[in-house]
Amino acid sequence: MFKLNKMTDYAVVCLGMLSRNPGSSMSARELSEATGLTLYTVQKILKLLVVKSNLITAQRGAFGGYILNKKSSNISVIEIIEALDGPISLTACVESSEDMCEASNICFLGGKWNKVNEIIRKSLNDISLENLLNYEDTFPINNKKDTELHAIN
Amino acid sequence: MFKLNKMTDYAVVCLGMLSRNPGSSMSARELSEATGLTLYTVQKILKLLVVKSNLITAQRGAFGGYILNKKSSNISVIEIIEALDGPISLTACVESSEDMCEASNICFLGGKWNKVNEIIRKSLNDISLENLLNYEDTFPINNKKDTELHAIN
DNA sequence: TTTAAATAGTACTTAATATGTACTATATAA
DNA sequence: TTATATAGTACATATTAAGTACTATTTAAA
Repeated sequence: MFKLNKMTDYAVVCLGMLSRNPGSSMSARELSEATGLTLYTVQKILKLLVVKSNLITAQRGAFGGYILNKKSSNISVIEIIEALDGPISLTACVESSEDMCEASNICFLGGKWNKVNEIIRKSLNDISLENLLNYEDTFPINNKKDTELHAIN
Repeated sequence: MFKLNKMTDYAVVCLGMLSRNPGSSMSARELSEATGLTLYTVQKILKLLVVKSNLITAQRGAFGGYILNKKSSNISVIEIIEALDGPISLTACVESSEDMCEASNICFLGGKWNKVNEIIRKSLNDISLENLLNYEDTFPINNKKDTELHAIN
């Protein structure tokens, strides 16, 4: 399926919540209450984000919690996706994939999906968490010139 | 996972093979031999493509087979993907999705994935089967102006 | 009209993956 | 020392994808 896993979606919800109060931390329990996601789920996602990304910092112990390392405008959607899903690789034939394409000895496609992969990666790279959270924005808006903008939109 | 299913990949291989001899048909057995995919797999994919897309036409009975309806340059990758995967919907929150987002009553994301979805859809729409089959091509090349090209690449 | 060869349709089994849950270890502020 | 929090790991369950098999139908040619 051409789908993100739910964890990625939940991560965006959690990170979005964290971005509401820049500089202050929230515990997993607080995030769970604020988002409606179960505590287990929130814990799992935040643990993953700490290990797999540089997006949040954890503070252990009493009065601990998680804090966002960057402004939401500086966080690319691709960072979130790749933290929880690993590198985007549309098919087994893509370079970043760990699997070998089983048909590779006969398949004439070679690495042709690579380019498609890169195009999608770039599209996602240009979307920030802030973009995703703000309805009215036309995006991608971040660090992009107008010409680039309108060619994609 | 942010992955196409294998069927889509196999479909590109089969359609690519069909495109090699425009106007002439190939049976599932022939395609299986030519591609190295199992007969079962080829049969399944071609049946799906007949029902779910307008890309190929089937001829039943002895000397029957499948024939490509369009030139590969006029076939968009998105047609192939959506024939086998259904409409692209990154998350349950996307409009084209059939699932309801379970968290929708509390989740502040609303339909915000929609735009991301559309961006990816458009990227894929601009890539033709021919693009995918030809290494050297810069793509998307189909019916696109240069300015659009370079903004994406 | 019979036969061989092909697609159409459906169902099912197996494998892979994602999701949700639980438990123990470790850290820290009061 | 205690309460509260994250870290790490493991596992059970649910969902989905992939592969296989079988029967029905169609069609050209002998």
